[in-house]
Amino acid sequence: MSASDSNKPSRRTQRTKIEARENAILVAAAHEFAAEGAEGAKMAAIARQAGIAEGTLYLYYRNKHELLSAVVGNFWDQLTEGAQQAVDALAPPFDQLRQLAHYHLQALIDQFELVGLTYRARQSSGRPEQELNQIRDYVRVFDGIIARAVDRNELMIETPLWQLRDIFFGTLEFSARTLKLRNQALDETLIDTLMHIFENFRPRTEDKRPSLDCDNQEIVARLDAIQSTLDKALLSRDH
Amino acid sequence: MSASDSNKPSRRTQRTKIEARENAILVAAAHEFAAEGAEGAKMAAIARQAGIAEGTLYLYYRNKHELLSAVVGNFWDQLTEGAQQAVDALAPPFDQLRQLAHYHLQALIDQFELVGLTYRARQSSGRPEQELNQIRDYVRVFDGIIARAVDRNELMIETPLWQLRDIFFGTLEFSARTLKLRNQALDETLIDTLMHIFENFRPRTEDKRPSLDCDNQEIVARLDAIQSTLDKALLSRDH
DNA sequence: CATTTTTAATGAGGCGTACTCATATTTGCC
DNA sequence: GGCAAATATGAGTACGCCTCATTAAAAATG
Repeated sequence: MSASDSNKPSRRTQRTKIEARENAILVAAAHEFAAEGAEGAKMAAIARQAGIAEGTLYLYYRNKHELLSAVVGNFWDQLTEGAQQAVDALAPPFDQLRQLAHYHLQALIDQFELVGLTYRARQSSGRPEQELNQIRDYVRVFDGIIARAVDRNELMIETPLWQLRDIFFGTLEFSARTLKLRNQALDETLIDTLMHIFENFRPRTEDKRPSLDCDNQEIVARLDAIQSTLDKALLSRDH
Repeated sequence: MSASDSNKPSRRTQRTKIEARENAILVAAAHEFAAEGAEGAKMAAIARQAGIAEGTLYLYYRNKHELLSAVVGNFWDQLTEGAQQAVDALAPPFDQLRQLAHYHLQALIDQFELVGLTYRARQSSGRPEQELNQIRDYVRVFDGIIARAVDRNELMIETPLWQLRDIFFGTLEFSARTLKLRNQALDETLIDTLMHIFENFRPRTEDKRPSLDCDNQEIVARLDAIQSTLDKALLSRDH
């Protein structure tokens, strides 16, 4: 409101205006791409939705493919942010892993179209197979959890990290496709199954068989009792 | 060579000629698509490679997308055939599973481009999400192995089939991408890890898992009975 | 074998869309 | 206000998918 502020709408105002414009393009493009697919999306339609001329698009992005990459990159950036919030920093690693799995699966289901676009954004173009950095960052959330689990000796380090990644993300992405195809919502049993898998990468603390110990302990107790009874019987008979 | 045969090159000869033509198109298209990608591939180039005019393509396939679908479908058909040969019909289910995993991973690595094209072939077009039947057939090889394992009580049926599928194929496909990205060859330790996962879906033969709780209770009851019998025997002997 | 009918093949042109560029508009600065 | 630099515009271009009138080949017929 001060004179110096309103006097010169120069730098700051212009900058934000341009950023707003760029964001409008990104939003419009995301809508169009998600609705029409990578090939069905038309640059003219995106320009119209963003309220600019078609030629203006090319001042912000060199071509359609680069625009798609920006949309997809932006999507993964937001995913990363959401994931960091969804994971309780104080919880033990395996709880975090479950939280991440849940968040990831839900996100895949909710925004399935954008995930599909990711594959389009990745390939061809200039150089072959330039990975999207934003995906790297996202995977780092997973890596961090695993690293913490290893630090705490809650995970065997025999299995390479990349295998754990591919099990985790591969299973979740394929499952999301399955669920989407059947119009089903997030399935908790899938998360359970996945966590069950990762549980088995844990070192056995005392080489125990999980969960049923209570019942087995009962049996062992009875057998011990029988053993001692027999011992007694044998002893008394010898005398 | 007989008169009736050479006399009329009509039906049979014509049919094979047409099939040969169709196959030439498919081969040319597969090359072009694999080399240039779904969008980079040009119908004109495919026609030239197949030795026909561009317009002739459209007598065999309605449009570019349908041609791509044919190429991809053909690819999965061949995969199915190879898988059936790679799996020893007489081996126990878990060995078969390992064989299939090995074959699948190798195929993904070898023909990575065609796998990527599968995603393009699947979507958009006329109806949304029309699955490729050839993929269904391929997955059936896996399903068959699992069914046999369940029959033999070598696999718990608690985990739904679709989850097992997504673990298997999701992990392998993501891993193939990773290996390809790093220019690495097939990694046996990955197969080991994957099989290790599936081993854990086996019921423990000795010292077993849930579902036997009722049995355990029965056993405890029997043991209790024995205990009391012994007690009685001991008592009566003491007198 | 000649002729008609049917079927298959061709490639020039239509059409739609990503992208360019000469021109117009806005902004920054004195 | 006026000048220069940056930014926006949309008509035009290039290019690729696809159609269709025309041509060639094959089959059927006598």
